[in-house]
Amino acid sequence: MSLQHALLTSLLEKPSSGYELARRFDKSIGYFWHATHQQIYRELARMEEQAWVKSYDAEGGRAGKRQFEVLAAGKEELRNWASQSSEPSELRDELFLKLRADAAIGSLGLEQEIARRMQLHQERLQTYKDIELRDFSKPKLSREAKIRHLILKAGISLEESRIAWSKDALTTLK
Amino acid sequence: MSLQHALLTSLLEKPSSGYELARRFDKSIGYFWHATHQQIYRELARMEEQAWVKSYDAEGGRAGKRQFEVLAAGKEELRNWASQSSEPSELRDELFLKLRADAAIGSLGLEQEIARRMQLHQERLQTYKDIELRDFSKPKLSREAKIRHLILKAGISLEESRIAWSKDALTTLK
DNA sequence: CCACCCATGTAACTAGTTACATGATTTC
DNA sequence: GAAATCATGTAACTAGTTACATGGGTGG
Repeated sequence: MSLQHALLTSLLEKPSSGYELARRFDKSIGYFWHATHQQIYRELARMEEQAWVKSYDAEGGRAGKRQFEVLAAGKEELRNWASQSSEPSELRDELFLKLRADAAIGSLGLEQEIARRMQLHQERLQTYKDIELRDFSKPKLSREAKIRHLILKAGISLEESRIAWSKDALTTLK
Repeated sequence: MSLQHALLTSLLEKPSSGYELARRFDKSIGYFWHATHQQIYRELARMEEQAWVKSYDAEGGRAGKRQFEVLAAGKEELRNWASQSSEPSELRDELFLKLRADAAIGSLGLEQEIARRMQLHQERLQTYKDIELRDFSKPKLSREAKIRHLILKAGISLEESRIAWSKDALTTLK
């Protein structure tokens, strides 16, 4: 159950409330592992049952706000999980299914959709490059920063390859 | 529900039994949209209820073997679904979560895992390139072949970019 | 005082995975 | 006659999505 481990990591970086985690997931980790607030609250509750995390009323915040932090068992679990191997994910993109459908039943005008996506990928690429410039352009980076940069670069090359593919696809389909 | 539409496409290409679909999903569509036989049988049953497909006892095959084919309503549904836009998928790779965990709690020896994956990606790339050479190296391809080639090329460039990324990651982590 | 954001949750559903089960036919 | 493959399914579970619900605090 990877979301739990994503949350553990995020909580180690900074103890937070469920709401804050949900907000932070919109950026950083959320770029490659999206989760809704409902899911996050559920997993936090489960992890508290398993004693991987503990929570207490946040003093500075509003009424009802709960702050979570990772317990030793949670850290151990994270270490354990992270050192096991796992399979790379598939592409699993509906667009490919739609292309196959197009091939099977005749032209469906997918060019529009591909063009729309190409633009979207260009925007994302720009966002990632802005982050890169802002956070990782210094000559000496800490180990942590280098690793984050690595993840960002995976995103950048994915977007670049999608843009190139889109161009190819538009040429082929026109 | 994309699996249903993947099955409709596959059945349009060739009417088949659930078993045959499951086998075919191991190749072709399965490269980017994996499904188990349990899921396939369930979705076929649902589509029959909705009258998107019909089935009958296969004459040539063994006892109990059911052949499925797409009805007009199913084809209409597929056309409709395929012409709607959809969002590109995330990366959602556990490895990135593990890298973040490594950054948060200290070195976990992920180099091994990255090296293992790099080899895996190289093997996949080779498989894809073999298919490309076998099926798409003729100068004149049909529209259908061109589209299939396009999908394959997406796989090729994904694997290439993963291999390049792995090299970078190994250099950074060492 | 109204809109917006902070903050937490429940409920119902859909999609995907894992484990188990059964029997027929072909091949060695 | 045993093993492998063909062929279909049920059941239980896990993960993720969508819809609904509630109330407090802040800024205009």
